[in-house]
Amino acid sequence: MRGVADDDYAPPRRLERLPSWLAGRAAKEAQRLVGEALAEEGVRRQHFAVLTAIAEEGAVSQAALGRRLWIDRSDLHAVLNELEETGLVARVQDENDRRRNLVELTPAGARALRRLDARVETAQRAFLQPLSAAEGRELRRLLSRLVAHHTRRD
Amino acid sequence: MRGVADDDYAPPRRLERLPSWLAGRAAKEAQRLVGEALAEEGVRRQHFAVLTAIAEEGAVSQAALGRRLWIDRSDLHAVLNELEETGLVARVQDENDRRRNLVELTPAGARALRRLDARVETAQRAFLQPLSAAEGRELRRLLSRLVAHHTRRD
DNA sequence: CTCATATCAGGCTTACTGACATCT
DNA sequence: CAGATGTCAGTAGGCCTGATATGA
Repeated sequence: MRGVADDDYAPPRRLERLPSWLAGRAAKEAQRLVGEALAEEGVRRQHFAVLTAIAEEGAVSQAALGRRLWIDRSDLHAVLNELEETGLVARVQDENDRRRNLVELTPAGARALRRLDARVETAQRAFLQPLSAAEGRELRRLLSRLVAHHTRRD
Repeated sequence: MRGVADDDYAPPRRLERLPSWLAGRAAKEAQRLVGEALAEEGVRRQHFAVLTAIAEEGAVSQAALGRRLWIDRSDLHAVLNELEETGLVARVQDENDRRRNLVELTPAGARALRRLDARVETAQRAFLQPLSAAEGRELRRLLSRLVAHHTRRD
């Protein structure tokens, strides 16, 4: 008959109208771009998030990290194991609260983060490419409002 | 010490600035809302997408369905099995091309879709609640542009 | 021969749930 | 005691890769 035309990939209009569907598709694409950029340095998105958080706040407990990053403490445990094995972070016992591990960035972790940051920025530009600068800012503003709203009242 | 304050959930600023992070968080929330709404009728998001596509286009082959919905053919197979078991869709052999199954909506499927549609619409409103109507339209416009751009050149 | 289709088996990442021992 | 923390086991959905048999 005929091959696979472009039209074959057009989603149903009812779905295309749904903000939830659009957000899902856009987010998937963004995470693919970021994920591929990070993979070139051998890490995943959650690793990058953890490194960023520690760089910004200094040593923090695992539980606090998980809350800030919305990563389950169970999954965070595995991510930290990997980061510790590759020498990017270190866990040290909190003397004031012996339940806690304080997670801190190693020098190698700080160096890796600089490289990762650059790659992630490039991925952002690729993601927003079809939009003007003003539209990109507007998108960020609208998404921030949504995220803030749905975060407060968990 | 102290309990878990609201502030504990504030993500690192560097992440909060990233469109990809914001899109991911927003999409996750949207899909949670939609997913919970659909779960009340015993289906998942992919089931809803399949029903919507068939309702809009009539009977289609499985491969065409998968392309339109960006659902992997492997997963689609499982989804169709479930929809067929619950009697919402039917697979019939295509007489013109005996490789193909044409998937069509049953009367029960059409009824279920009407209920699901209403629930999904409610979820959309909950998702966009913090935005004005104009802002909601703008968000949809921007997301559509992104999705269209990243879809064309797969 | 090639290509598409439907099917089947499996892997991987993310998200989440429940349980547990330890400590505040 | 209740509550927080870190750890561990297991489940499930979504995404993806291969391999195969059938037919256009």
